[in-house]
Amino acid sequence: MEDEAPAERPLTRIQQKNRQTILAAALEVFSQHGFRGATLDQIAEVAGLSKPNLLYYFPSKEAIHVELLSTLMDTWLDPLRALDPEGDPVEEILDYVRRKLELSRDYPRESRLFANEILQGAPRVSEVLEVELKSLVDEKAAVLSHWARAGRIADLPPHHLIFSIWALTQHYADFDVQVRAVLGPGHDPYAEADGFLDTLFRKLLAP
Amino acid sequence: MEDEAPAERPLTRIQQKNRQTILAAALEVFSQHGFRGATLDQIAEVAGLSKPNLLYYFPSKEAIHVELLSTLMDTWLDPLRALDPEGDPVEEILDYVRRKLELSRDYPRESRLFANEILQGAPRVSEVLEVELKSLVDEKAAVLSHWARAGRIADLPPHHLIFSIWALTQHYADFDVQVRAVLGPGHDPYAEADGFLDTLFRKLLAP
DNA sequence: GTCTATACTCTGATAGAC
DNA sequence: GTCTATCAGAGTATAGAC
Repeated sequence: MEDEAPAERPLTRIQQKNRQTILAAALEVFSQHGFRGATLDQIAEVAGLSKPNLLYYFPSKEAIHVELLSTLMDTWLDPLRALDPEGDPVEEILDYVRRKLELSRDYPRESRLFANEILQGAPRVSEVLEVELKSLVDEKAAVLSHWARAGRIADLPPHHLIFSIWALTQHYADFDVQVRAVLGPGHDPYAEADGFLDTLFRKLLAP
Repeated sequence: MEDEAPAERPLTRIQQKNRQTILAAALEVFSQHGFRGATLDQIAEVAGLSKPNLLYYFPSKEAIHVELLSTLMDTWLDPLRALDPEGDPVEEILDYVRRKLELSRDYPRESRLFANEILQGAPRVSEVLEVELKSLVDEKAAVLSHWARAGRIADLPPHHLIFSIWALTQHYADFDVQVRAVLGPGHDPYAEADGFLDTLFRKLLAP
């Protein structure tokens, strides 16, 4: 009775490769259409596999989505975890902004996958938001408050300061088509954003 | 041959009311699930009408979505249109921020509908973005540049300044569940955001 | 491990009674 | 104007040959 779950056999190389192929294709499709809007047909076509073959590697459409989301959440929170209470306040925050912007630039589909999930009311990650994310943010907000009380950064509501970092960086990934449509050709949105956000947060954080 | 399109009969009161009921229900559903994720069944249930009855008032699912989007786009751009080149620079921009935040607070579903459309690559509004929105933003960006050259606001890339207003205000509507999950109970996100964004943009715009 | 064939459900849209 | 019934196609998932 102790070994109810079957022992997890290590995956062969070809299995690992196919799983990765499927996840990459699913990320592409889910991030554009959301969970319900995406179809296994689309994912199969992007992956270059047959539909039943997808379901040989994953038990269901939802399982693929859950797998994507859970690996995503970790990557997503890493930059905030790295915010060092012992570091220089302004530089620590600016580093965080930079890392977040790099995530938007290098993993825009992950950003949109997450945005889709939140827009839909976070049916699959509300637990993570309310527990893991909340406690992490509360912890780092306390650090920000401490820095503010010490007069090392401006006195701002720490949670909203963090929201502003999320909003400003993720905007460039989630609203990419709008940003590019408005800027017109010949622009590098992320390069420009990098300088702009550096200026913005330096001015904002100055005590 | 000149009157190919049938003369548009004015709608009866009951027709207008039902159309509005359907659009309200569709807004609810589309804004949460996106176009492909939404179903006529869901919309019909929310509207309290039968599915064929929906299609008596609108020729197709897409027609409902297009109707919602086009009325939305006008409302959405109004606050930026109202930015007055003759007014006081900082107060004009802060008024714009306030009006945008009020839109997020009072019309969060419209904000999410738009966000969904952009996330999906703006298949139905890319024309509007590239023409109407771009020319409006270019026009107002010129105003911001003029103010900056006159030393009345800080010298910042005007397009990205406008992006930052969009990102910071829409975040509270589009990521509402995340904001509330992180803040926990007993908070009024929009009231707090109002004060925070006022502070943020006053510091940012100071020359 | 991968494919073809298929079961079964859901979805958008139409026909036709009332 | 509104409903029941229904169609055709798409959707997820499974069975079973190879």
